[in-house]
Amino acid sequence: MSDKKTLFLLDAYALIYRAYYAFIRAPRINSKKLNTSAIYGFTNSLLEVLQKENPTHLAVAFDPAGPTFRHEMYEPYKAQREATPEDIKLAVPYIKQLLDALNIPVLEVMGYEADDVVGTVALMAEKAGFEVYMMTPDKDYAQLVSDHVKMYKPRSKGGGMDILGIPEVQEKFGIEEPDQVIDILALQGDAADNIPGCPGIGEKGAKDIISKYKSIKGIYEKIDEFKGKRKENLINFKEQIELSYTLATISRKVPIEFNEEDLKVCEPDKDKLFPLLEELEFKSMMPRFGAPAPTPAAAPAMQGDLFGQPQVTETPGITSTFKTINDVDHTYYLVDNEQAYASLAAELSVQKEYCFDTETTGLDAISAELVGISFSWKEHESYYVPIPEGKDKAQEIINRFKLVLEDKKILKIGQNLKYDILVLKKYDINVKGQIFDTMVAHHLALPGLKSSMDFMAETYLGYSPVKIEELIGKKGKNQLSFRQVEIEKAKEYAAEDADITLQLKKFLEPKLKESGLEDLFYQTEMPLLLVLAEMEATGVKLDVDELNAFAIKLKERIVTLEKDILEIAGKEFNIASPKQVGEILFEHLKIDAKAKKTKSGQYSTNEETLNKLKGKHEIVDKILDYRGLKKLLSTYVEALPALVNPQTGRIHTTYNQAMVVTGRLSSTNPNLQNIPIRDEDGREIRKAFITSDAEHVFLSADYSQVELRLMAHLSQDEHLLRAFNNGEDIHAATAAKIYKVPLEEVSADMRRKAKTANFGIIYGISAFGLAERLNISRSEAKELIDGYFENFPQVKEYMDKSIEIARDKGYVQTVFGRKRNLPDINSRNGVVRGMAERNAINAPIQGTAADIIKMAMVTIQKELDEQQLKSKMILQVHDELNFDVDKNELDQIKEIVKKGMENACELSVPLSVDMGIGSNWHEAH
DNA sequence: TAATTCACG
DNA sequence: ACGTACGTGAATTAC
Repeated sequence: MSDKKTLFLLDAYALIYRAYYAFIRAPRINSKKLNTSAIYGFTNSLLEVLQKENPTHLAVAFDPAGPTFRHEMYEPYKAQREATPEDIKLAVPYIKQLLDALNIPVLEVMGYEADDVVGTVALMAEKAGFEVYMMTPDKDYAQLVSDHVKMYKPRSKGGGMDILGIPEVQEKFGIEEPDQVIDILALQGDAADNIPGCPGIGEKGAKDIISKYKSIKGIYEKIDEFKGKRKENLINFKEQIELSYTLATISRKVPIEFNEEDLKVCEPDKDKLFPLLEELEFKSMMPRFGAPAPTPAAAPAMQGDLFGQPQVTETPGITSTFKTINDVDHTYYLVDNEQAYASLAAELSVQKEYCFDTETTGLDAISAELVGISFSWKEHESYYVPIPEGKDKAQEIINRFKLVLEDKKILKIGQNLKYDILVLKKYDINVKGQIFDTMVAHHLALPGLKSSMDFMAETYLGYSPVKIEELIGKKGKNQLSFRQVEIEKAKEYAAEDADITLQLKKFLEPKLKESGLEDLFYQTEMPLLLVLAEMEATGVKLDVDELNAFAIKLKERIVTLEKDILEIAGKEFNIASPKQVGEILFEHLKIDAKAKKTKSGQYSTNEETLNKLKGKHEIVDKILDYRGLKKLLSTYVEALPALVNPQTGRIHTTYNQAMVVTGRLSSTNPNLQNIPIRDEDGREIRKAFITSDAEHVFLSADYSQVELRLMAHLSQDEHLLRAFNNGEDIHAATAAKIYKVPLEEVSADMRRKAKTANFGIIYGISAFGLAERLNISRSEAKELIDGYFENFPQVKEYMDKSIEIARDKGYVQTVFGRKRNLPDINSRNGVVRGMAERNAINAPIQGTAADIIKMAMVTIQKELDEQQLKSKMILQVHDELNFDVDKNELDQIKEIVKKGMENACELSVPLSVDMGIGSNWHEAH
């Protein structure tokens, strides 16, 4: 390549969008509140190319503002595309300035898109003897590929680039000539560009057809070989397909001059460049142009950010300038003989703390088998102990480490330790002593960011660990078990994980301290982790027979409804498809002229919309019923029995402690926090959640109105405080205030409206939202809200204060210090800002409630353990705890639970807990 | 894979 | 003019 002329042509907007969205979860914002995600990401990719590919020539093509020749021939072209985000619009001038400073030419031709310009220039360059690379993630460019013109395409996920020459394009699209890509696009269409294509033909269909018939022309020569709907569509939409062909064709006749000299890569203009990088606060980028490094001691990602939260320095798929295992001196030992076991165990036993990580055969801790375990207590030094297959042999080896794992004096560090603890539990190892989970620590200290180890390693350590996919392959086809991984590779991977996790602990520990989160972490979250492990291991028993019987009843009703609906409609259609339901309702039956549409232009057919249509047509009720029953059947009645663990006969959910931004837990596999209760049919499912045997009862305990009580506490609103302290019916009391009537005269409707308003208050009320929910006019809703604030003025003050705090600090906090970052609080976009403002109101409330129940759980479990009770805590549903109670212990447990929950903390209002018992969850409620 | 819908607190 | 109450997870359809 060195003696050849190589030209790189970059599709600016495609790369800018990509960069912008790559950072969307943790945008880069400089101290002037400019979102620099797009600028940073784009510049990084550009530098990467310059460095790695060392091109002799390079240019960047931009789409000009205003219409192009495609709009002239087809008005809807790109019409429904969402407006360019404001942040990108602001970024573009900076990018152009940067390019100017780098002496890189910008290509922009009125009336033509960037791809046309690239196509034209590529063709001319090829003739002039260049090797041309078109850098873009847009697959449409594949049509331009030729002998010396290739695509340089960032991979969709993960790092790296794909270079697509003729053979790759032939393979990827199943065609012989690159220009057949246009034929494929003409059939397939492109939703993003509003290119219609042919109805009923998607990516797969288009590829199949073109690989067989070669071109659009070829199709119509043999049109009789097609059958049915497809033939019909091909004929009916012939014109549309031909138009699509024209739209999808990249023009190579753009009026532009090709001047080789102008495109030559040359030295940047440092006088322009450095001040610009300074302004953008891209300090880490300056050394790449020969400027002195900023502060080498600082973690690479921690500079110049609005809220002291880290940002991603590098973006998956755009660059990969992280250090890896090959760049760092390390010593990873394989521990696989008696002497080595003994000396490792001995060394561990004298440590104050160490990090460990288990490797297993799967992701489900309850059924996975141990394959290995790694330990580290010193940076870059780590030990891997393979565990042999077979229960007895495995037990024999892991037993050598039982003592150190159960040693109360040693702090155990790990990433997602709940998993490791659950796995070890099956080998009769009960991890004891203080623990430090890096995932949970990160979620507390730097909330709102991904807490995966890979993300943290890259962000805080500038280091990219070996990916598990590299060892066992991507999930799906032929994924290996970790046991099948070659031992040397397994060692490198596992030992590295323990090593990295230890380093992350050292990074996170001071962060917790600085944020004043140590108490919450050590006194609540870490003990809770052990409680959750216990709950998950215990599981909950499911009455599968009960569910199967229910399934039969549901299916009968569904079949009947289905028959009725199709008959009423007088046409076959899939009732489960919102799209088809919309078409039947609004086009076929025309039951409402002004149908609502969703973002993507479909008819909206959600419950809210349908409910409003109820009186208009008998089919609506039936569709709603059908939907409800189908949902019940597929999401719960049929799904739950499949998740019963064959070894334990129980359901073991996984609680995620580092997922929810407000501090709540979430539950997956299955989600046991959304089991139906509101409707009669759905409630039936709770009957299948039963006690372990007839000697146990189901105890359910839930906080009454915690969030409203917290609003009372946080706002110190005198009326709210008084109502709770007097044990009043809070919704009725609210109604009495708002409607200015005595408590006795509050009607059911007034109470209902007040109740909805109370919920609204917690969520950061809006007149629109309240109006929607109460089905009243917006002005009426506004009066209601005004009335509320008039009567509870301190609530209004609290709400304003919360927003003020968020604006000031960039985050809000719970009573116990848990933070939520709100980077959008100063957004110029009112919708986005409004959302952040409501978050500012809601997060302290929801988050404090989460903190409280977590503290209660820790206390209750401690009591259960200390008194050696047999009853078990089995479920948490945000404000509710459920127990499988030994009948002999019932009184004791009730006392422990009630006290544990009500005395979890001291507030200006009492916490109140309702309890119920029964033989299943339904009865206990 | 995204969009839609709907289950819970 | 636009798009709206807070926080989740799962199943499904259709691209």
